[in-house]
Amino acid sequence: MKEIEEVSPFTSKVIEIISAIPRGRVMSYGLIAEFAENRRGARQVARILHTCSAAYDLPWHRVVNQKGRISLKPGSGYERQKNLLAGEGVVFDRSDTIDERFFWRPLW
DNA sequence: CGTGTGACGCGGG
DNA sequence: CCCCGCGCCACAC
Repeated sequence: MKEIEEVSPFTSKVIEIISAIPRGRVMSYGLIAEFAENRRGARQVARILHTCSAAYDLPWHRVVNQKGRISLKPGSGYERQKNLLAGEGVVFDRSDTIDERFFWRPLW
């Protein structure tokens, strides 16, 4: 028998929001936390992403930091995330930053 | 219990 | 634009 994982309301909202990010668009950890009604929860969003991406099949690569840069370090995911985003048409400028226009906001 | 640790964010220099 | 410091907060030990 498989146990059903209990997730907090915040976690379930975060999962719902991330799942809704369209192809070719991105959201920041902080923005996701804000829409999930926990403005201070950016770091929690990061942790949720780290632990639930596989189980919930989340488009984890569509989440970057507020500056529009990938937070993963080279050698541990950075290249993979960048390739996935580039494959969806997301553009990185010379300083490895994604322009504001690629950011997406839920319609509520 | 206290202490350290980030897939963060923001303001300053 | 880069680099720091500080605030934040769930979690591992």
